[in-house]
Amino acid sequence: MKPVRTRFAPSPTGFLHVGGIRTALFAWLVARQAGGQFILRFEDTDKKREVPGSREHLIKSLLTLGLEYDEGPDIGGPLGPYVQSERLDTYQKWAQVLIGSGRAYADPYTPEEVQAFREQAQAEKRPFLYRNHRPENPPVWDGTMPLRFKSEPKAYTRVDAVMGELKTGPEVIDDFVLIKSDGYPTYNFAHIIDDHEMQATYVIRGQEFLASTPNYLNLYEALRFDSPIIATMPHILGPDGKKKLSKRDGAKDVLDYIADGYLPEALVNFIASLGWNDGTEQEIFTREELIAKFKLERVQRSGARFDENRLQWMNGVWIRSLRIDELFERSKNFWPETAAPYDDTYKKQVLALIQERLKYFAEIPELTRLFFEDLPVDINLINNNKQLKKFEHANLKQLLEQAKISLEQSDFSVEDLTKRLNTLLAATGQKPGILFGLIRIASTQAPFSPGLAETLSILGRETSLRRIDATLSALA
RNA sequence: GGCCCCGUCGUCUAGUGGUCCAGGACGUCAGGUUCUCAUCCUGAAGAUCAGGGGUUCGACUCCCCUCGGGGUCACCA
Repeated sequence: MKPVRTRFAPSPTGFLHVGGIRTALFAWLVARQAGGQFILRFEDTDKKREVPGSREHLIKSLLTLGLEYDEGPDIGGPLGPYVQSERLDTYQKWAQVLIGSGRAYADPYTPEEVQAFREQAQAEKRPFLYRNHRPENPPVWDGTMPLRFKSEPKAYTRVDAVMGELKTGPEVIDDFVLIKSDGYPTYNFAHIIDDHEMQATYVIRGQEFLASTPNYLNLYEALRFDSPIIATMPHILGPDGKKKLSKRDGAKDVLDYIADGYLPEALVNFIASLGWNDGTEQEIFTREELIAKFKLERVQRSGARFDENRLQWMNGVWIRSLRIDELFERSKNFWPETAAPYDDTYKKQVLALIQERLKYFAEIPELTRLFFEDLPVDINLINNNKQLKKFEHANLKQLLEQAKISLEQSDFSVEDLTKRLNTLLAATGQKPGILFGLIRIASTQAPFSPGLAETLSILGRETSLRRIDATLSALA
């Protein structure tokens, strides 16, 4: 029994969006579940498309989500290098093997000629098959022209770990390019060599490769390689539910979600739940639970739409599950500038108060402003309030003054404040909606805030009374 | 156009011939929790299981056709 080895093999052409990271996550889960290895490999055989900085970005994305790899470009490993552009001699070696066995040949046509064949096929509404133009006496391959695979078209019935049984006829098999005229291998060739050399037991990748898989099977045979287990993931769809999620349609970088204050565990949970569930009604899964319960066979065969609402809910669930110290550590970079003078103890108290209404950390400044600065008195908060608008300002002022007198004698502990507020309720004969609403608006000047007693307690006597005074003057 | 994949509430999904006039979650709406926002709780609306034919005593589940969506047919991955 060979040890399980899975890999994630992105091309360094940009950032990783949710769709891409899901493939990585599933490969990682399969490896971790089996106690095997997860490998990172860069497929940089298209020099034109390479984006500077994307290698580091890809690595950071993986590590930020906790998808640690055991072998990879930066950390090495026994079967490296893990960058395709550094493995050119390996591809040459295997190319020669194929040439030797008569299964590869030089492509003598110019790109224009091949393009003409292609257009001809298109005009006839037929799929383009290079092998229909296979040269009778190809020249000796000197490396300046493309090297093509000499396929042996046949029907295949294969089992894909997520798609199930798949059947195709010989018409989908073609002589694809192995090595380009620039000396670099194509993805089609390089990944097969690498997966073999790196002893990958699973190939988990996106649906865009489904159609070319029979070609890969044909090449495995020509090379006498065993085929790894192949698992094809459906695409994650954009908000319109049609096209696959793509960068140009606004798919966000996973690191952007981190920057907005989404927790890695929530992101992982959410991404896994797009197209996978364990068959129970459980929605929230820890990393460990995912490792224990994940099954490729239970991955949905249809594409799933990315629903940011659901992500937000799930992130809220995860935020609420954190202990306050942990939450504080995780959200350290999200405090507003006005919070700078305040100490950690104060900030933690504030954080505890807003924890249950926090969906992602970027909301912290808006939710906590009132604890760090006096907001300008906005009389409209009173004038537009459903309950308070029915009262004359003079009456409200009188009520607020009465409240102030009581609050002045408070030690501002939550217990005492609660007691006084209740006493006030009885003494004034007002509904909580009116009395509490008035005090809340006066002391916060915010459209919404945490509970009254808790808020006043944290604000403290001085700030609370100062704000109430400000409102009192405005009511004059 | 050929080939291939997919099609259950708005969304993510459960469901592998009868327990489903279809269950859960998000979202939405309504009510409750001494004020607002949120949390939490309760409830409601929401899916003729894409459509049509079969097979069967019985079909969301099996078969066929149609329609719809997607992928692929690169010296990109």
